[in-house]
Amino acid sequence: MQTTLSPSPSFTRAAWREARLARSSRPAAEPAVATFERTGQIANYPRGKTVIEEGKPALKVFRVVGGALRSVRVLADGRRHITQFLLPGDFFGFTHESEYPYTVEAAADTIIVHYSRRAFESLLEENPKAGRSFLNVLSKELAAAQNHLVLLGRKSAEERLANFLLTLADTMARDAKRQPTSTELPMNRSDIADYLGLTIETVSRLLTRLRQRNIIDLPSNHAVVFRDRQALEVLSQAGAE
Amino acid sequence: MQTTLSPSPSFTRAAWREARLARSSRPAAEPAVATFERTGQIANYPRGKTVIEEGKPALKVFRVVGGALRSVRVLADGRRHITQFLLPGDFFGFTHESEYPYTVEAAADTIIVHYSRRAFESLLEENPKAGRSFLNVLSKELAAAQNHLVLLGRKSAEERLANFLLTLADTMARDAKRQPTSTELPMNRSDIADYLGLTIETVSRLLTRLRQRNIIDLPSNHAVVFRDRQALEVLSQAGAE
DNA sequence: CGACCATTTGACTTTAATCAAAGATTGTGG
DNA sequence: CCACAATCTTTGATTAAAGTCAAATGGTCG
Repeated sequence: MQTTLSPSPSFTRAAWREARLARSSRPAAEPAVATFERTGQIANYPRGKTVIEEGKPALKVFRVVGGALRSVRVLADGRRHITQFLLPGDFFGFTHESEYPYTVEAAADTIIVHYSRRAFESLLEENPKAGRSFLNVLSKELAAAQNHLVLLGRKSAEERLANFLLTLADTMARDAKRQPTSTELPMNRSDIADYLGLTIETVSRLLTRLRQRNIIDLPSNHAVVFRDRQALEVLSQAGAE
Repeated sequence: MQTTLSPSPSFTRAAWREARLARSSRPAAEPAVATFERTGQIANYPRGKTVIEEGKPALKVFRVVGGALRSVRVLADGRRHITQFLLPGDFFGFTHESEYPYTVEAAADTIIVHYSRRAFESLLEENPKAGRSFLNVLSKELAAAQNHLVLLGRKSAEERLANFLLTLADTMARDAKRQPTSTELPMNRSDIADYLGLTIETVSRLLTRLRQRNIIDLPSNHAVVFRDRQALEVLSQAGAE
């Protein structure tokens, strides 16, 4: 099950696949999309601000430059679920519908670039390469969503949290060569809970427990240090097959 | 919250959106894709047969003609999750990777059309309309996956099952004008459980309970009749917002 | 400083899982 | 076509994991 290519000996092949997917799921730049990049307009959103709202006309597409956002769905009785966190490099706002199918809010102070949907659509028509690039972006998003389906459907609370911490760290350090040994947590406990299908109390208890076991350190509410990454990888049950 | 356009008075706007999404998420035919359709080769797969396998080279793309398949991911310790059921009209096997990221098995006896990946790729390059069509297909798949994330993350066992029965019925009767009053269940209890993040026992108990409350009827293990669709809609908590 | 908000911790409850066993259905070979 | 094996489904008793309710602690920002 092990491979000499793996820097972390306990990593199975499947775990590797998952880690790779997670990291590559938010590409720094698909080539043709990069061209487009220059025409966008930049904007700042403070923590808590709504960027797009479910049901409103989908007139713009966005790309995250800095900070973090949450894509939110709320049930009639108030239960909330976060379908994804949007981090630097991620696109959002693209849909086949005329209205946005979800709400996006700034989970921390955030910088975003936005483009008109019309400009985006005509780019797709004129430049098949761009269309193909974007197909890849969506295909990667879909793969990430499917990983998350498995996490929500079949993993324990502890596995979910361990998985989340590792994936977040890898994503935040997308461009880095070395595996990160710590990560910022731009979102609060409540956001993490709603992303992992847990309650805030469970998230808090699990973090405390990981700290007590010397697997992580919590220097502040918005940072995690990996003291034993390998233990975390084992707990995360990353593997398939 | 109600609208006169809704045939079912208890349906909220959000519930409608969800139902519409679910139904449209597997389009009968995106125009440019239909052209492509003719070049494919047809094949039969008996129940249980594996069509594609996680990790194997992704050389073909597929479209379901008849029957039902399951897209499966298995954790190291044997826990299984079904990320989606593939029903007539659905595509599968498309990925940006060189290998398939999931396994697909026939959940019932199935008919499939398959195309070479190369032919498919060159179609995308030559025909921007086809690319755009396929972007829509992926975008709809993504929307469906996000609905399912909310279901797994925040809905109770009963809500999940009610939701599943309604969505399945609507999808199976994609082309019908009237809302279906019954549906075939091409997959077994175990597949349903692994799709909804539950156990087979819980699925069975819930079905029995719905029958005892006269909300559904179970004329056979592979069929459901809706005796009180509205009650089922209420239980499914379809709504957002 | 003090109010407000986020986080942690504790006691208890609930939901769905697990373990176990009894029916029911399906498929197969004689 | 029947009989029996194998598989699938249902039902019951018990357990475990995570949720709920409640309160204390800690941090941040006017």
